[in-house]
Amino acid sequence: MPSKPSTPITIDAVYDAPGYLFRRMQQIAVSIFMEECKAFDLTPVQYAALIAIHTHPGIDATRLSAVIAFDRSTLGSVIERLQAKDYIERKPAPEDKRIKLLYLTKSGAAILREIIPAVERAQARMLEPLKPADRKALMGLLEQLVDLNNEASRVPLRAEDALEHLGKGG
Amino acid sequence: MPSKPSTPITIDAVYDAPGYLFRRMQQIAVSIFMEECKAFDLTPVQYAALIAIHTHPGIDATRLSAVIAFDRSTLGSVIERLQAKDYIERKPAPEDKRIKLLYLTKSGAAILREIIPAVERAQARMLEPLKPADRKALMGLLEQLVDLNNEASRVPLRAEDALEHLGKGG
DNA sequence: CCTAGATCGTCAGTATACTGTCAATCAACA
DNA sequence: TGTTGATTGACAGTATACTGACGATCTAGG
Repeated sequence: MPSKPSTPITIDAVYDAPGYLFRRMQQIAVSIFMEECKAFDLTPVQYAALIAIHTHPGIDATRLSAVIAFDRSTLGSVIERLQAKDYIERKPAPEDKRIKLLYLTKSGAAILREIIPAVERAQARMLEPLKPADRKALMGLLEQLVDLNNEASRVPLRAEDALEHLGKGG
Repeated sequence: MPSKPSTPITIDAVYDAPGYLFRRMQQIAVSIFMEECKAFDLTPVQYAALIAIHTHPGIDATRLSAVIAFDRSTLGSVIERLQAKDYIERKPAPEDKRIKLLYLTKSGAAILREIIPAVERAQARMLEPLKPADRKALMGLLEQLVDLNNEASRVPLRAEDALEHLGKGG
């Protein structure tokens, strides 16, 4: 394509935009996840929250939002729904009356074990149309890009390591 | 990685999942878009709808949803907001009382011209952390994947070509 | 002790997304 | 022509997302 003095407005201004592709791919990913996991009545977000609570028992909501990079406000209702389904429970923290500690219930631990094969099928299906080498290449580039753009997101990811010094000190 | 008899539940079950990376990247993309375009009070979805209406004057809502692959229900409120901002207008179709034809207003055409540089800055910023060759590689793979997964999404993309025979025949 | 600033969970408001449903309308066919 | 089936826009209900604000609470400094 020759360089153009001013951009002509075509529908390709949408189709070729990275942001549009990211949106489409996210919607496809959610669609596949829900299809594979429809027996479990669990959304991708709820699944991620359960995993994070499983690996960080007693975490509070704000730190949970940093660990999985989800919005703090949104997470409130996610937690509510998980609690309503009896997959998690909230206990007041004795040393800080503001926070509530999150724990998996027996039900929560059980459904997590059961849903994982379905989630893995879903994740595999998302990339299935690509050749194995291309899958690796795409995931590698995407991991890099997400990591390098971390601070550009509203809720930057703060991995476990970054939380060690915050609340677990005792 | 050696093959494991059963999957240990770690936080990497979230971080390494393609679906999680797609979600994060989408959120980062929206965040960058809104930052670059904050002077225009236009969301990514509203921008895409305006472009599509510009390139398909007189399109109806259902076909618009196919052209940009957005959910038909969601699009209803998007159109309402664009109309409230006086960027588009809806006219009843004389030959079919069910549908309403969508057109850009002068305001809509104007803001589209004005916002495009900001959108292009946003799109460039999303990929900026990668080397130019990697940007091309990532976009190429993602285009392939979205295209090959088209039917897996709730609202498959039906490009302009596929619409020619539907409503434009006169 | 007391106050200034930070943090926590929560809430209101807005904007996607998707499911399922509905009345109005149209198209096709007997 | 009359009925069946499909389509259109609209709506209700649920679930992310984000902004901005709030009271309750904690922490630091004086």
